[in-house]
Amino acid sequence: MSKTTTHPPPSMLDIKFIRENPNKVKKGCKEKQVKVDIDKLLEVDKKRRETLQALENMRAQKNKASKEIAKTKVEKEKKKIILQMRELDRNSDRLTKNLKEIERKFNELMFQIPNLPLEDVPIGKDERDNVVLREVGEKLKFDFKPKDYLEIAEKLDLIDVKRAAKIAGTRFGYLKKEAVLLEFALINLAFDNLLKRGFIPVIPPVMMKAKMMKGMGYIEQTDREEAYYLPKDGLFLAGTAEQPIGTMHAGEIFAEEELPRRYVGFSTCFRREAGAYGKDTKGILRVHQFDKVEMFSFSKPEDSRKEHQFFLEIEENLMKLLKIPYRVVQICTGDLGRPTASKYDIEAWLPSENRYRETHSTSNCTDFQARRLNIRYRDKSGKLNFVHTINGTAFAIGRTLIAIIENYQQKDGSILVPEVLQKYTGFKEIK
RNA sequence: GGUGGGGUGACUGAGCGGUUUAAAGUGCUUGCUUGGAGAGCAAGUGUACCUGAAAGGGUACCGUGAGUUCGAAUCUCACCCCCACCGCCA
Repeated sequence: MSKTTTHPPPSMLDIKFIRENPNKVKKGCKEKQVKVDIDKLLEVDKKRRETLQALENMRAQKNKASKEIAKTKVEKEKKKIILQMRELDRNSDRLTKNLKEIERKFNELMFQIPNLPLEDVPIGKDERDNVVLREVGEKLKFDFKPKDYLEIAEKLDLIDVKRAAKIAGTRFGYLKKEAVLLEFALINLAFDNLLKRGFIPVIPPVMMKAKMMKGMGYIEQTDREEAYYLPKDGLFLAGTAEQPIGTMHAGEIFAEEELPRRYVGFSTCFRREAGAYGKDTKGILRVHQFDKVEMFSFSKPEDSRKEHQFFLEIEENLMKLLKIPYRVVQICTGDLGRPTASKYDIEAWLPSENRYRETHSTSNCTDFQARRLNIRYRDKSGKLNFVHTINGTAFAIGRTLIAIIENYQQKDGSILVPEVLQKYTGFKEIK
């Protein structure tokens, strides 16, 4: 019986791959609008290997001599060898210092390399080049002018941003009354749906160490300003459950049979929205704090594309259950974040704005996060490989509430509850 | 906030300056045995990097970093992390 071992695809983030395919890597970086000096990296890599070689030869000599010294009984002989070793030492000290510096440079350059886009990702500069894959669901025809969610919600006392501003400042909100119950209903719907599919439920910590945050690829460059930081404790507030769930297995090794390992997590999310001054300042569309049900999966490299599609399918399914019209957008190369190799957004239809707004997002980060966090699995032949990580929104509560309120509003200012949520809320309309 | 204890391989755990190539046990793999299973017996069993067509060879790795030394898991210093107990607390 011959074992069929499927080999994982080569990682584009591996120095060996970069060495052998510099042009592919350069192309990927360019498409992603990230400037990295690959030639410099290869040059440093060459130097690094040469120095390493020289140093290792020297150390081999030293180790040999060390054994001689231990064995030699005659004092005189010992002294002689020790003296020779001292000489050798001076050279090795110098080499060690060189190597340290070279490796520092090497790591620095390696760290700058973003995850490269998968081959089917549309090439583009920024969000204007994202590709709409499909529009799903029928946009309701209102026989009145649809109001925006905030107007409706404030009238029904479901959302209070004015008092929130008094308490916490701008970009906060109180959810009240039926809105709260709707949140719980959404959480229940998401968990019921995902538990049936074998996801493991989890409520993670929302604070995390800098090291972990870095491992997820989230506190470099512009992203650094995005997270809340508690200097007294050296902790970051999570911007999404993706962070504390993805880091949960840092340094661990999965057995092949354990993959894919799928989690569904609920957490409050904290975002400084530092780069969004003046953008979406009204209401609760863009706030510093919101709740979210998030999916996360650790998969085998060869399965991550499939897993990513699976996540997208789930997200679409949830939107279909709520009967909210949406469209699926494939994010282009230039609009992908550093850790991301491929990403889709789902945008819900908002009648009052007469346009789609993002409610979901799902990303395949391939082995980018796994490498930084050292998350691996042992395959059937006993070899260790990095896993791939995939994340996706089940429900970002605030934005989903907005979509529900807008799409289910009635002429008299009341809101119908989506049928699928009624068994959780116990009421069918809000007025 | 206070006081202790500790970080060694997949895991438990010994070692505290030179046959450590990290003991022993557990687990795992293979073989023998068996009608089958178990037990028993035997052998094997880390990771990363460099080099090589391959077989192989080499180096590093005992929380992290620096230092002492011809030689460090073992000694010194700094840092990080974990645990237990006390106090406070939903």
